[in-house]
Amino acid sequence: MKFTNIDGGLLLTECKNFDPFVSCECGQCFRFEKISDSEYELFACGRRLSIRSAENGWYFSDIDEREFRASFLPYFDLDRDYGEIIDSFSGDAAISKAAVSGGGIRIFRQDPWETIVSFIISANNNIPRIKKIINSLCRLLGEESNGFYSFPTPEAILNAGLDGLAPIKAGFRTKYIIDAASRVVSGEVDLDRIAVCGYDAALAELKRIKGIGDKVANCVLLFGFGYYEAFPVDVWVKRVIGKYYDDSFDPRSLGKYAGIAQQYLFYYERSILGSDGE
DNA sequence: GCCCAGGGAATCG
DNA sequence: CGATTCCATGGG
Repeated sequence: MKFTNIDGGLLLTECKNFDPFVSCECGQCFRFEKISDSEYELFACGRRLSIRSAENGWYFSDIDEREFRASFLPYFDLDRDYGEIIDSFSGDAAISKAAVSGGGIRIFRQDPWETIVSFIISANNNIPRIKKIINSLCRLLGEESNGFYSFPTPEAILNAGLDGLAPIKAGFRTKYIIDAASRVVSGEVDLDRIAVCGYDAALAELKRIKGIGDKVANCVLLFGFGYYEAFPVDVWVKRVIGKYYDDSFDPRSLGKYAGIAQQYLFYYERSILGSDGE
């Protein structure tokens, strides 16, 4: 991993198993925009980040190495050796095959509260519309600073109420978002504790929120809390499991990085059948 | 009009 | 327990 400051931005080279574009498109995060085949915008770590593909790496504009190391290096999980993790799955034909196309995926370390609300919205929904709802939520209740809208706090959402949230058109999910906000504000659900209490307890804690079942909880644990053993099973993963495994399949057999394997499988299965608006 | 979308709650038997 | 059914909304 090598950093070069250029033109007020930062060039990252010699970084294996990292493709921010694929990482955005693999369904783990929703606040990004594809500008062109060579440029994406990502809204994370409290700011807008422009990412361009470069000769031998990636160029991030308007950021220096110090800020990148403090925010996006942990966000992109760049200190972890994903090559080693992929190797550890060499005995599994399906995951190894999926990791060929998805080998650039990194699990983004997203904000826990934002992840909770985002994946409540994801229920029985499609990715373009999930993005649209989250965007309007941020524009409605987030705070603006030079073009970036922060993700609304639980308090702001609670304060808006059912009627206040109507413009985002989240449908039946709106009441679940409010339930989540109210439990977080009251302290009944403690995000700091979820972060440290271990996978099983964290799963049970999250599922107390209405609108959070097994699948959504596992997404939140994987993308928002760094529980890499979390293995969300949605329609796509169910499909790919049906193809490559038998009924005795148990994600726990995949070990502590099962969630990363799940992302490879999800991205692989979904990129085969195309799907949403590209 | 019908079906589906990174599901989950409520309500059955 | 497992299996229906309903939930809002938009796109294909």
